[in-house]
Amino acid sequence: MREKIIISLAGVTGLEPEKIQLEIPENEDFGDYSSNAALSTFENAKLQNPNAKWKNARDLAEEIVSKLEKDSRLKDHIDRIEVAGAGFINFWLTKSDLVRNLKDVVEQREKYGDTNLLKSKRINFEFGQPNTHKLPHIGHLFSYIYGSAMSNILEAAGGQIRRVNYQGDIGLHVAKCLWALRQASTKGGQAGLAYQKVKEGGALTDRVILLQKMYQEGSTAYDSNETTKNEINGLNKKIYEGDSEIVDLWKQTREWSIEYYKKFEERLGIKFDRYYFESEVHSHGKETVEANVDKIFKKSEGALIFEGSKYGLHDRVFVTNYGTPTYEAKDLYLEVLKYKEWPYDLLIITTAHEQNDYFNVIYRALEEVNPELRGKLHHIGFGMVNLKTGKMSSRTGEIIGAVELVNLTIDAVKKLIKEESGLSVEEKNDIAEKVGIGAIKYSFLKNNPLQDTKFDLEESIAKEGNSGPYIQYTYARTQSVRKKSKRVEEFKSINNLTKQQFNDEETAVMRKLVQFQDVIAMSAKMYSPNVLCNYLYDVAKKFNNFYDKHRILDIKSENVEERESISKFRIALTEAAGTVLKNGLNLLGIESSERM
RNA sequence: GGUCCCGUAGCUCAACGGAUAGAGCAGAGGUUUCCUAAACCUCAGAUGAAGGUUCAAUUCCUUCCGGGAUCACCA
Repeated sequence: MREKIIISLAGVTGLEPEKIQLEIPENEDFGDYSSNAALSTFENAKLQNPNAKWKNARDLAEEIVSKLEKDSRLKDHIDRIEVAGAGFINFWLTKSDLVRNLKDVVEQREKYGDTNLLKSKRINFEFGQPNTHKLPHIGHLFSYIYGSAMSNILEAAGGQIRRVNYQGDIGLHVAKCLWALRQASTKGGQAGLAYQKVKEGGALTDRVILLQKMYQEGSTAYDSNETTKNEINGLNKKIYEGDSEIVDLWKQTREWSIEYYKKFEERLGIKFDRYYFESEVHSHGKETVEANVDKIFKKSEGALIFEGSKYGLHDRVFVTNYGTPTYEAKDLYLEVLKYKEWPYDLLIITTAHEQNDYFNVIYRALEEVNPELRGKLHHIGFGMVNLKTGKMSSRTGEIIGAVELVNLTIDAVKKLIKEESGLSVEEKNDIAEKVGIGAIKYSFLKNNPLQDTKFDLEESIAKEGNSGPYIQYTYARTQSVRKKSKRVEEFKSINNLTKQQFNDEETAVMRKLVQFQDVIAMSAKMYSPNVLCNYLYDVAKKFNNFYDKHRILDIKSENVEERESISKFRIALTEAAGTVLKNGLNLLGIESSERM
């Protein structure tokens, strides 16, 4: 429909269709679609038609409208067109179009909302990026949640997406951890005993927590004196070289971390097409840098650097004077490897915004080395998530980790489930898991991803109004109606409903549902799932308002025929609203539950 | 200090350069013989400051004030 209006407007105004702005007004009193074409072209039009009878943008808008009203292509779809405000042109869809859309929703089911905006553009999307030998923190959780939701949205908008994770399984942080672990195991002591214990067959969680502790000890030791620093740097080099002295311990501990992360991802419902590791790209990365010394890279104080300062950026070290490649050198090959395996039109890497400048430099260096990647590299630096009440973790003594946050939230949700709900323990746990994880995902996604956000643990995210649980709850309501209605299959035969008068609440829901495709497109364009969140919240709110005021089943009316037809329509409306909510939640990576 | 980002109601956040700046939480009040009250409805409350560009500025530009990120061998 959007396209039809744009084409028609383009025809009337003589503008390029691409230049026509057609938006969904925030205020629903301004129609289903609104265009500022008259306002934006007024100055220009005045110059070209000095003798025109209109004197202001409003007059011009009136003239445009009178022409649009003659366009037969719009007749079936547009109920009325009005000029408002300074000269906006507002369009209202016909009732029959709204009902037709309802039918589309019910028929297309999980496909409803998909568009071909991106025209099969191949997008490689990297997110997650947890490091081995450490525990995931909230930033990783955000990356997982944002990255997977964003890839889903880009996919729904027609893109071909390759979801990619990249893990730091080699580097100084690993050396720090293994150095401390080896110290502990040779010198005995508590950590040594703990190591022996988990090595033999400890729980996965205990193993990775031990690694986290060892990493922290190693870090402290590294900063405390020069001798230790040199020792750890030496160990780091040995790990890179695959020295037999350390390689077994590295492999074993690495596996622990990787297994742990796989389980965590599974729990979050997040899947990847390919896992990359720093250990598989570092040597090629280093070679690439060395092969381009004096051309693109430069020797400086024993290190190999890229002079970003030549391009208004800053200089960065790619290979250290120890001869070990840095993250920079690894990235230099990683993005090429990704391209070799799956040529992409667009590469997206999302990380916390503290790495914005880093990526400016690295992309520049990449483009210098690989001209074929020019214009294809995109970085999304998301905001930092801060806990409102900087709560400490009980297990590691650090700021609370990703896994603990998930567990705490799920526990909070369990307390919300009513005793009298008649659910079994398994059902309760299942619902708490879905709702708890959904609550975190939604609270991360509902804000602009580029801005820092505060996550309030104490006030509990699960209870908030504009929240994942609210949307899930609304969906559960629709499914409850569906189960109680014996006429689910009749949804598909809603042909002769156009004669009915719709009340305000029904109309509001229908008008909202029509916008789903546009919202997905907007969300994709802006790389911002919050557009979709706000929309779903709106749909849920409109539906709840309708649900509260009107009965869907068992309508009280003397007239049997009328009763049937109203009920039939409302069941369809409920079904359509449920479908849109479910599809939307799916895109956000949130599971919907039929009961809560 | 250089570069980049942010400043909207008591708190947490919306607003593709557009119309009367929207929500949620917290606060005050109301709604259940009826499909899930984790719901619905009502009230009160805000653009850091000053200029400029524009038919139109929370949004773009300049300056100031306040906060954050980053700036060589970590990732």
